[in-house]
Amino acid sequence: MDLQVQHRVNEMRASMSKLGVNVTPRRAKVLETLASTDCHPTVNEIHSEVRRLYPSTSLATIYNTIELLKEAGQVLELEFSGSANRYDGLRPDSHPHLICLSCRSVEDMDMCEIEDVSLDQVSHASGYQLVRQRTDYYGICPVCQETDDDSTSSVGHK
Amino acid sequence: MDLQVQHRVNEMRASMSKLGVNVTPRRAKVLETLASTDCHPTVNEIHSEVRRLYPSTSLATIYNTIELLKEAGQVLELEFSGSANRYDGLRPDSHPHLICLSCRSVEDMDMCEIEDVSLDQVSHASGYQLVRQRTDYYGICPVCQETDDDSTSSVGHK
DNA sequence: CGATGGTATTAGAACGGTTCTAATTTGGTG
DNA sequence: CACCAAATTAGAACCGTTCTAATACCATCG
Repeated sequence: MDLQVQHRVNEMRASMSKLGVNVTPRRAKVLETLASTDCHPTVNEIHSEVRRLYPSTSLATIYNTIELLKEAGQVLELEFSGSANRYDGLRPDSHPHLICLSCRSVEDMDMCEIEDVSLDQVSHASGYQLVRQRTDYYGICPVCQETDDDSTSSVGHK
Repeated sequence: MDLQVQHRVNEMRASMSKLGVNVTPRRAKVLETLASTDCHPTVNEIHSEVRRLYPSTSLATIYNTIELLKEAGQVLELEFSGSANRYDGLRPDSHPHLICLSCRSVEDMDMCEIEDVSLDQVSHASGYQLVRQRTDYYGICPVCQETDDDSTSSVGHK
């Protein structure tokens, strides 16, 4: 396992232990899966991955583990109403994403030249006690632009 | 009906007609409901409202009308994975919201002193062809802060 | 005035992701 | 080896949304 991944898994483990939660082998595999990808996997995708090692694992275990990770503040949940939620175990803090309307991919948006409005600013201006934010940008990713570059011409006509 | 509301309803009507869609009485009532509130109603809430006038109206009609409004670009859909989606018919363009984790209310965030990162900026920096964005701030609204002001003391202890 | 056809509407089934439940397994401890 | 608590499982339940097939509505035309 990659050292970076290993390190991140250890962080997650530590947080869970601090919560008094056992990190069983199945749970550990969930952590590892989350720490090994920046593709924001769904519960089903994590399930498939864990099953390669522990074929009898049920979906409930994945949901359960993710719930614990959320309590430990070690995973960011990206909810989607029309499709399955996605999870970011690499960066559990709020950060903006780019979402492709064509291939449904979800990507971190890390552009140093663009900085987000701070939570504190908005808290102060609105009177809310804010704990997190979510920003998504929806559009067509570079790959899909090449693939279906004719799609634009048909938009707007029935 | 309020003049503001009337005006907004007419805009919606016009957009739908342009799409070749009939604005039937039930549909009109959906538009009016959306134009009459800034509370971002759910489909169920709209349904209840329309039923006061047309008691036999089915849920499908509300979903159907909202679908048409979306096609016409006249309503903003705020998707929520854990609960019902909400709709903003007053301002169909992308704009940030404040969401209370306690009472689940959804409020427009209009603070002139805070300005959003522009879509163009992000499009350019990311290579995506962006069409909309969504920004939500999650926290406790001023009303709930007063109501359950003891909640903070219990957070973090099991 | 009655038939025709297209759109709107309805009730309820189907669907998909998530949560819940009850039973079973596991693993550590006395 | 018995016991207990936590972990896990399979599948049911849930809920918002979408789909489907049947029906109602309404303008138009013969």
